[in-house]
Amino acid sequence: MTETVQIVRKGRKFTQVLEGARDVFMADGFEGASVDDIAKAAGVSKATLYSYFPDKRFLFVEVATTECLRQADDAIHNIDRSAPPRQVLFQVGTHFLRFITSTLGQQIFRICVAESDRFPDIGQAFYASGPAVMRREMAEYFEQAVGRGELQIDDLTLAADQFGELCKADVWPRLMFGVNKTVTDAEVTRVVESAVDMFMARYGAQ
Amino acid sequence: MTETVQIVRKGRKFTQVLEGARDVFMADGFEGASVDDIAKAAGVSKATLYSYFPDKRFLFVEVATTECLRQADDAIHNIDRSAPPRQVLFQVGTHFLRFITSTLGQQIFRICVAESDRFPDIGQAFYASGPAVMRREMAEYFEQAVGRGELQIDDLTLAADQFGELCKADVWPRLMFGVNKTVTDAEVTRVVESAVDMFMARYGAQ
DNA sequence: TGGAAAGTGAACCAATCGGTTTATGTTGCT
DNA sequence: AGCAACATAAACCGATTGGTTCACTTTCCA
Repeated sequence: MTETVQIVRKGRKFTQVLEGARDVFMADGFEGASVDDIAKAAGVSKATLYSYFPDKRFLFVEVATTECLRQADDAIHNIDRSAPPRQVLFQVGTHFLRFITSTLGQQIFRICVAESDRFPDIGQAFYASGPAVMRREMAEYFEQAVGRGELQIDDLTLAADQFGELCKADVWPRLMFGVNKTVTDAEVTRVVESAVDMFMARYGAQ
Repeated sequence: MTETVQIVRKGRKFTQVLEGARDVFMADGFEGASVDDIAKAAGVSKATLYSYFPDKRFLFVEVATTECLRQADDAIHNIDRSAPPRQVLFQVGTHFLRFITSTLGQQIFRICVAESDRFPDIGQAFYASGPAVMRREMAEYFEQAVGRGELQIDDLTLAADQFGELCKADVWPRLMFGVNKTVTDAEVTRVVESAVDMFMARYGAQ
C-alpha cells in the first residue's frame, strides 16, 4: 500500500552527499543539477549516492527541509520574545527577509515552487518545515503579546502570514525575477521597518 | 553584437501557435512541455512553430507577457477609480488575487520563478508586464487619492507593493506549494478584506 | 493561372539524464 | 587475520528532448 521509503540518515558519507547536493542544487536548480554533478561535488560515487537516497527528489527534499529547519531554529533561539512588539517584529522580519533573499533561500524557493505541481511532496515538505513553522511560531508570540495587552489581533495566523508577506514587498520579487542580483542592508531595513509600521498601525493596542 | 531576435508576430498560424503553447505550458510547466506536444496542440508542424519562434524560451515569454498584459488591461478597464479607496482596493485586490490563484496565473509564476536565474530574460519580461504594471497603476491611483485627501502615503510605490503582497497572505503560498488545490471565493474575500483593513489602518487619511 | 510563400510531417541528430550493474577496492570490527 | 559492509569507477541502458532538414503540398495573390 503506502510504500514508506526509508532514508538512511546515517553512514560515513551521508553528510558529504547532503552538502554536495545542497551546493549543486543551489547553483543549478533542480532540473539543472545532474546527479553526476552532485556525486562529483560530494566526492562520492553515484552508486553510493543512490544507496542513501532512492531518488533525486528525495535528495532535494532532504536538503530543503534540513536548511529550513536550521533557519527556523536559528531564528527562534536568537529572538527576545519579551522585548516590545516593534522590536521583536523588526528582528524577526529582518532575519526572515535575509534568509529568503540569500542565494540558498532563493533557490530552495525556486525549486519548490517549480516542482510542487508535478511532485506535491516537495512543496508540502517545504511548506511544513518553512512557512508553517514561521506562522506557528509567530502566532504563538502574538498570543502572548495580546495577553500582555501589547497587541490586538483577532485572527492570529492570518496576522502572522500578513507580516511575512509584508516583509517581502518590493525587494523580494525584484530578486526572484532577476531584476536585481543582490539586496542591500539598507533596503532590507527600509522594507522591514515599513512592514512593522503597517502591522502596528493595524494591530497595535490602542 | 547585440543580436536582436525578431519575432514575427503576424502570420496565418501565429495565434494558433501561441494558444497551443499557452495550453501546454499551463498543463505541464516549462521543462515538462515538449515542443512536439505544443506543435501538436497547436495543430501545426514543428517546422512551422520554429519559423515563428527561434527558441522554446521565446515562445514562453510571449505567452506569459501576452497573458499578463491581458490581465492588466482587464483590471484597468473594470475599476472605478473615483470610488472610495476601500472599494477600489477591494476590487483591485480581488481581481489580482483571482488571477494569481488561477491555474494559468500559477503556472506563469512557477515557470518564471524557476527559470529566472538561468534565463534572466524570462523573469525580466514577466516582471515588466506583470508586477511592474500593477505597481505603476496602483501608485498612480494612490497619488490621485492622496491629492483628494483620501489617503496619506509617503512612498507610493512601496505602498503599492505592500498591498499586492498583503493580498497573497495565507491562500497563495498554500496553493503555490500544493497544500491546497483550489481557493474558495470566501477565502479570497476574507484575505482581501483583511488586506484592505490593514492598508487603510496605515494609510487612510485621519 | 502560375509562381512564390507558407506549411507539412516524418525522419534524423546529437546530447543529456536518471538510474542500474558489475567487478574491484577499501574500512572497520572482532 | 579475516570477513562483511561499505564505497568506487566506469560502462551501460532506455528514454527523452530541442532543434534541423527535406521532399512535398497547400494557400494566396497579382
